[in-house]
Amino acid sequence: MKGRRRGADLEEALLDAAWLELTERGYAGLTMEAVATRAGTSRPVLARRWDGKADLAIAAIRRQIAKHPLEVPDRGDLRTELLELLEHASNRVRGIAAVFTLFFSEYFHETSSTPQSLRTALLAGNPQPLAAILERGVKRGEIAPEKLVPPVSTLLSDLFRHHAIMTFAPPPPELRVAWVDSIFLPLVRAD
Amino acid sequence: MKGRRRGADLEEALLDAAWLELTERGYAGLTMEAVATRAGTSRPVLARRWDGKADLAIAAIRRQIAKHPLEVPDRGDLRTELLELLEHASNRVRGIAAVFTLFFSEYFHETSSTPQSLRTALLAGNPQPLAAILERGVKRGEIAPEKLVPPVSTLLSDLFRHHAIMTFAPPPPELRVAWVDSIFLPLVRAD
DNA sequence: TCAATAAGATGCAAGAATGTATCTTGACGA
DNA sequence: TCGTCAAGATACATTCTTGCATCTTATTGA
Repeated sequence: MKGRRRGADLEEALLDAAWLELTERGYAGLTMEAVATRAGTSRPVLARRWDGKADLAIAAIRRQIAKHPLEVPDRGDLRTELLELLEHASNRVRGIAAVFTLFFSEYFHETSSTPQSLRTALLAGNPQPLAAILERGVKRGEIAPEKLVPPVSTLLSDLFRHHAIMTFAPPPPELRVAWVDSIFLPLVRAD
Repeated sequence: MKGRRRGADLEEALLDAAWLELTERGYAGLTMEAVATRAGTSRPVLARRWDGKADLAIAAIRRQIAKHPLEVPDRGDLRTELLELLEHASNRVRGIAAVFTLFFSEYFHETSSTPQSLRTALLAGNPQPLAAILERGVKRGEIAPEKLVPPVSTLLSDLFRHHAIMTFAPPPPELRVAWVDSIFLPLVRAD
């Protein structure tokens, strides 16, 4: 027997269990009961820490973000880095879809916030991989800064997110290449 | 008194009530009880027609699509037509957001389909306004057909949908113009 | 070693929503 | 006009989840 877990140990185990439930069942199918069972404990333990489903789910998402930061080192080439970012992000699609099951739950009808604002809140304080890559691209002279206007600068992540939302599946490599070569780079390339 | 409704009359009233509930409460907050009350009737009347929440919600969405088709006539100019389409679509954002509350409900964990496939199924048989506009653009020589590859041809509707999903609000006119002038047209323009 | 604290088990009542059965009443068609 | 069928009202059992209270037990730190 591994004994009884306490404090941070237990909390992490609970959040991981919640994350798994969230990805497998979605927010609508998430129950305190199932999380407790999965973590090998019981509901009162959860109730002592979080206020309800929403609170628990948000905490679980926060932990995932902190646990698996998405970073792309300097590769010396904008295109390479963009494709690498998209490839890494593709492994997260199931998680992204799960997060949106929260975004589109009754939670928003109660708080009257938007997925956008919750996303911003969740990502606050975390590194912004795409922004870092674009910045390097500008420094290298690969990107014309004046072409990097708001709807363009978020274009790739928006397209990726949209694809994840609509298909629940990672974008195939050809599609990722098309986003970069046929859409994004032609729009920002310094020429 | 307006008397007792029957058949198609009643069915339409029920579907309209369901649509209103869906837009106001979201799919998670949709109850047969509330729909029945709103339509001035009782649950058994609903139960005789639809199998459950999902069935009812899909029928209600179908009716809305059929009731308010989105069409843009030939204006002789690609840019004008695109902006007109985006403007009209902007009035539908609340409805689109409501539809996604269904897309991200437990419904998909049960049917294991995707928002994409349900969207396709819902739109089947209905006019595709963007496709029609692009076709005219090609005919007029405003668009280079070889540039209209898959991720580009759906770019505008994807961006619009993504914005609707993330903000629950219509895109401001400047943003719509930026999508068209700074992103889409430069990518497809025949030059 | 021992007391304090929190983990973990269990039970119960409450609330929400659904499915279904039954019954009355109104509307339409032969 | 009258019979049929569906609309509409009502009630009941069921299911699912939660919140709360209680009790036991393991772990930690003084």
